[in-house]
Amino acid sequence: MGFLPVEEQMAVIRRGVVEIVPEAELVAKLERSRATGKPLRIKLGCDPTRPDLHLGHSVILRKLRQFQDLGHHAILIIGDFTGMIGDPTGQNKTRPALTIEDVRRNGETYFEQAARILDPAKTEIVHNSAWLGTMTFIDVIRLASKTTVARMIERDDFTKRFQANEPISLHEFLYPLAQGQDSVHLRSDVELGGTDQKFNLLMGRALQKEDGQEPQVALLMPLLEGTDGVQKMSKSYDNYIGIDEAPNDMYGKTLRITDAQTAGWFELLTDVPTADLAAVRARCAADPRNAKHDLAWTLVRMYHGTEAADAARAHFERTVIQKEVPTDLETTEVPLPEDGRLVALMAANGLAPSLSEARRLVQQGGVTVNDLKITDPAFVPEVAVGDALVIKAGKRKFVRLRFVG
RNA sequence: GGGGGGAUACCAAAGCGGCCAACUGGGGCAGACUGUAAAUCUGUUGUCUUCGACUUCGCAGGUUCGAAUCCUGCUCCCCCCA
Repeated sequence: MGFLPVEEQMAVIRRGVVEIVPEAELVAKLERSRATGKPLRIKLGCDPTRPDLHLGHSVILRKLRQFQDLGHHAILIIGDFTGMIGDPTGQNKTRPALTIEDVRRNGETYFEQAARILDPAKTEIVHNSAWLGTMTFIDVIRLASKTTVARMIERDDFTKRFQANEPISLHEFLYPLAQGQDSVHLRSDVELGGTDQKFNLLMGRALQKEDGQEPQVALLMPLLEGTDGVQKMSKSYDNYIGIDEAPNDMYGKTLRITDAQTAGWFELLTDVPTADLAAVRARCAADPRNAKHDLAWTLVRMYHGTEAADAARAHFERTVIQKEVPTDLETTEVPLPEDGRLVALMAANGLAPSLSEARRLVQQGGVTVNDLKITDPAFVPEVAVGDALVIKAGKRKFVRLRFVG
């Protein structure tokens, strides 16, 4: 089980990477690993407070997978302990304190989803509560003595908050230390992280040196921009595409990204061969429309298969471009309602959160019933048992109701 | 320990006795347009039995014909000084 030549490994590793600190150390580690036949230990920590993975997470998980494919050893840390501290994100929202069970369960969900990207059989899963949870107060004080306040507030996020007179809780200083301690404990060779993690990863290096270990290399991946093209992909900005997302949604949401994002998404999110990336980039510039459709198709194919990808493309053509009711619409059987108003049917069948909202939709011309536009909010469709009704609300919400006795 | 400031709808932020379901911006939704679920423009954005009614402005009381706006207590948050 020989390793590829170092330069070939580096070509894979470099794809999409923002920074490798320091790159020379990584090359040296790879060379030694190849010479001794010993795989490198690649560490990735994850935050189990939000278990739903989206394409933003996939960037870094894919990178870990690439290391696996090169024959290295992947360690996925479920941050069940650090999750209870909460990484200072600058958002600084008080996070709900999760119970151990919550965190455990989230961790499992996380891994189930991550397994769609990683090679689960070759992934070592660890929980950092195993070693962080057993530290005593004196251990923590010793750990804290290894860095300084000045060093801490160098961290970009802390600097900003400090200057803006925003609160910084003392425990937030412990987060980078805890994460660094993970590296010490696992004796990691490489840690993967987003660019926002740079400080934390470097802290790992510092603590490893303190411990007399060879420090890990920090490999930083870009933060993927969300579908709004502005902010990083995040559930809280609602600009994300989930890994579990249904094919049609995944396809449609992908088309919503800006043209400028397309090429980057190919590089970071898809399995398009690295050698082809230059051609892909050229195509994204020359023919953004079709390039983006291909991107959407590719992503759906990766997560749902070729058939689903074809179907999603067809669905998009029909419903969005030609504004037709989808042919694969499922029929929901409902009893003949007492309140037969259109707005009531909409609210009862998930087309609108409330009657008022349904009314607004109707008044704004966003609703059709059996392809007929309805603008009267008091409209009552005449239906009898056995009749079917297709209600369309907005561009992409449809429902077909069949009335039963 | 002392002093000051604040809590308003999804978020931010006005309002400071009636004209407030509550300015404005962001976000969301809809319509037009478009290669697109982008951009742009327009409308809309508490609930309901919608030309009207009802419940909202940290929580609980009180003053008043009438309060998000005044008073009292409580809870939480932030800043400054020590």
